[in-house]
Amino acid sequence: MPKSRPPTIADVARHAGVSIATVSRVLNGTTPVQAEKADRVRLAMEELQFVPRHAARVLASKRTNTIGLLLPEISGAFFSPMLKGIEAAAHEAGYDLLVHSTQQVTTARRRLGEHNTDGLLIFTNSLAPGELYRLHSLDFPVVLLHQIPPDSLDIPVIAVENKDGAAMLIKHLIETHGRRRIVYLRGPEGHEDSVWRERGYREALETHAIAFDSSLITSGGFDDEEAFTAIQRLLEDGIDFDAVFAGDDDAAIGAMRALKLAERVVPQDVSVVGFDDVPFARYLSPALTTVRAPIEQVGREAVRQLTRLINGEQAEALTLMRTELVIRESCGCLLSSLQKEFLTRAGGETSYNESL
Amino acid sequence: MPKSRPPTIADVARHAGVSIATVSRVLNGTTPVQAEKADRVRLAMEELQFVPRHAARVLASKRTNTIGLLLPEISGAFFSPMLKGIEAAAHEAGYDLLVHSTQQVTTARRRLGEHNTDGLLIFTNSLAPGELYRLHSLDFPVVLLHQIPPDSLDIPVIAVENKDGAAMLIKHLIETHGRRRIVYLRGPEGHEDSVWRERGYREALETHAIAFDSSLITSGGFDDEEAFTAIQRLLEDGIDFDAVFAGDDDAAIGAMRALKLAERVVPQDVSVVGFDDVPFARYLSPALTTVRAPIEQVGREAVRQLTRLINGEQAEALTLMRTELVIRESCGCLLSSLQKEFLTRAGGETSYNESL
DNA sequence: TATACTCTTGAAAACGCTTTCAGAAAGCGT
DNA sequence: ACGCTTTCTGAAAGCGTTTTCAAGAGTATA
Repeated sequence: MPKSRPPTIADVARHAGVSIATVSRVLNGTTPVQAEKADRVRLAMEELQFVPRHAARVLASKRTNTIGLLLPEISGAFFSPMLKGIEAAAHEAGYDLLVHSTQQVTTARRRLGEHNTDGLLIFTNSLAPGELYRLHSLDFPVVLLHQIPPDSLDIPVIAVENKDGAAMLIKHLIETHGRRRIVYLRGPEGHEDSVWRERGYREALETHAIAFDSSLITSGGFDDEEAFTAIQRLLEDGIDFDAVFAGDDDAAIGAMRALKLAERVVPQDVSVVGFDDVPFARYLSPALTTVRAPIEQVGREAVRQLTRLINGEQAEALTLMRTELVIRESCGCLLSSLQKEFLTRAGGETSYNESL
Repeated sequence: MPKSRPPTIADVARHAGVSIATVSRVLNGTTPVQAEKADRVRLAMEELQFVPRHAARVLASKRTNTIGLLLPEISGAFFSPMLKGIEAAAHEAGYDLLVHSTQQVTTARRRLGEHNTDGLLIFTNSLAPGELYRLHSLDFPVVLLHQIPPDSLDIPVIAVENKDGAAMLIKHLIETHGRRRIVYLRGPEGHEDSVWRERGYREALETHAIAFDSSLITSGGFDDEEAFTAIQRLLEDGIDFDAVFAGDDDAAIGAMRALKLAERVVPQDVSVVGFDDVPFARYLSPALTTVRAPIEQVGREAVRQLTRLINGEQAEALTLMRTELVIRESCGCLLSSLQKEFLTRAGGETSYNESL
C-alpha cells in the first residue's frame, strides 16, 4: 500500500465504478442519480473514509460556506453570548465561522474578505473605513453590528435599542428613586452604542425638565478600570451626584468599586445602573439594575441578515433589537429579604426601605 | 469594461509584464526575484487591488494556514479568556481560526479536519473518540485542552495543575479556617479537570487525617444552576458541612446563592471556594476565594504546541500550567473594611472576626 | 415505427494558485 | 575566452472539486 494519500473523489469514483461527476452529484444532491448507483457511491465514500477537500470545492464552486467575524477585541462579558449566537446561527445556516480580532497590529495580516469568506460580520469599529468601502464597492456581503455605516453606505446594521433602553433606565431613576443628578459614564470614543445611550439619557432628563449638566458626563470606556478611575475623579473633584448610569455593565462594576472605596453606599447614597445585563450582573451585590440587551439574539439576527445578503436577497437596512429594563437592587429597588441583611449598614444607620 | 471579475494572479502578471510564477514568488517570497521586477509586480498588485484567493493557494500548496477550535459550548466566564489567548497566538503564528461548537447535533455537519485546517485544538470532550482516532491515525496535528487522550494516544495535552490547585485550596480551608466537612461539587461527568481536582481534594484531606466522606461529594456540573440545586439538596438532606469547594467559579456562584437562600452566611457559617478565577470572581460578595488558572495562557500554549506539530516538530506531551491560590473573602479571609459592613448580620448576631 | 422528450451519465473544461523543471543570464576562476 | 556555478525566470503540470455539455437510454406521443 504505497498510496497513503487521503482519498479523492477520483478514488471514490473508481471504487464505485462511476464517474467523478456522479460522485460529486451524490455529494451535493444537485442532480438526481440512480438510487443503486448512489448507494454504491455512498458505500465507497464510507469505506475509503472520504472527506471532500474544502479548498477544492471552494475553488470550483466559488462559495466558501464560511462567514467571517471581525471584532476589536475578545474580552468583556459581552463577547461570549454574542459569539454564541453567531456561531449557532452560522452553524444552522451551514456556514463555518472564521474569527479575527483586530486588537493587534493588522499590518501584513492575511485579511478577511472576498477571498476567504462569503460574507463578513463586523463588530463596532474593527475595520478600517477604507476596507469597508472597498468591500461595499465589490458588493461583498457585509453586516455591521452596533455600528452605523459611514457616509450612510447601504450596509445592514444590527444594534439594540440603546436610546429607549437608556431612557427607560433614567426615567426609572428619576421617577421611582427621585434621582436628579445622574452621572453618565460614556463608552469609548466613537462608539455608536454610547452615543445613542447618551441621547436616551438626555431625552429622559428633558422629559422631566432636568437641565443637562455636562459636568456629570465623563468617559468610562466600557471597562471596569476606566470607570473606576472616572468615578474617583468625580469624587475628588467634589462633583455632586446621586446616581451613576454606567455605559455598560463592566463599567458599572468599576463604578460600584469606586463608590464602595469612597464609602458611598449603593444604592442608598448613590444608585448605579448599567447596560447589557451580562450574566454576572445579577450576582453583584447589590445586584445590578440594568437594561437587558438581547446579545445572543443580536448575533443570530446578524447572521440571518448576512445570509440573506449572501443569497442575493434583500436585507433589513436597520434591525434594532428590543431592550428590556431589568430592575434589581443597585437602583434602590427590590431588596429580597435574604439580601437585605447584607445591605443594612454596619453602624446602624438608616436601613433601606424597600421601594416596591 | 466587461471584465469585472476580481483580478487573478494572471492579470497581475500581464500588468507587470512577467510570468505568473514570478508573481507567485514575490507574493510568497519563496525565491529571490530581481528587485526591479518585484517592484513592478507589487505595483501591479496594488493597482489592481489584487487579493490572492485563499482556496486556490490551499489547493495548490496543501497548507490551509488555518487552525480549528472545537469546543462543547460557548458559554461560561471561562470561555472568553481562553478564546482570546488562542486567537492572539494563532494570529501571531500566522494562522486563521475556525471555531466550531459541538453543543448542537453534529450530524451532517461539515466537520473540522484535514480537509479544511492544518491542525485542531480540541477542548474537553467536544469530539467523538472515533474521530479522534481517525485524526490520530492520519498523523493529523491535534492538541487537547483540559482532556487526557483516550487509551493514552500520544496526543499533546494542555491543562492546568488541577490537583495542586485543589490541594492548596483545601489545605487553606483546613489549616486557616479549621474546616473539616468540606463539600466537593464535582464537575460534569467525565470531565478531566474535575477528576484531578477531586484527587487534590482527597490528597489534602489525607494529609490532615480527615476521613473522606462520600456523602460530601455531589455533582455541581460547572454550572451555577446545577450547583444551586446540588447545595439545596444537601441542605434538605440535612448533610452537615462547613465549606464548599465548588468545581469551578460558576458553580461557586450557584452554591453561594443556595446558601444565602437558606440563610447560611458565607463565609461565617460556610466557606465557599471556586476554581479558575474568572473575571467576576473578585466582584462577588463576598469576593470569591479561588485558584487562578491561567486560562489565556493555556490557550496560547495550546496554539504553540499545535504549531510545532504542524511544522513537524516534537511537541510537549503534557503541559501543566501552574495554578495560584487567590485568597479573597469567601473562605473567611481578608475582609476589607469597606465590605465588612455588608457582611455583618442583620440581627446583630456575631459579627465576623477578621482572621488575618 | 419513427419523433420528441425526459432522465441519467461521463468527458472535459474550468477554478486560481504553487511548484517543479529546465533553460537563460550573469558572475567567476583560470 | 572557456567552462562552471549561481541566480533568476517562464512554461506547464498539477491540486481536487464543480459544472457545463453532449450523448445514451428509456418513455411517451403520434
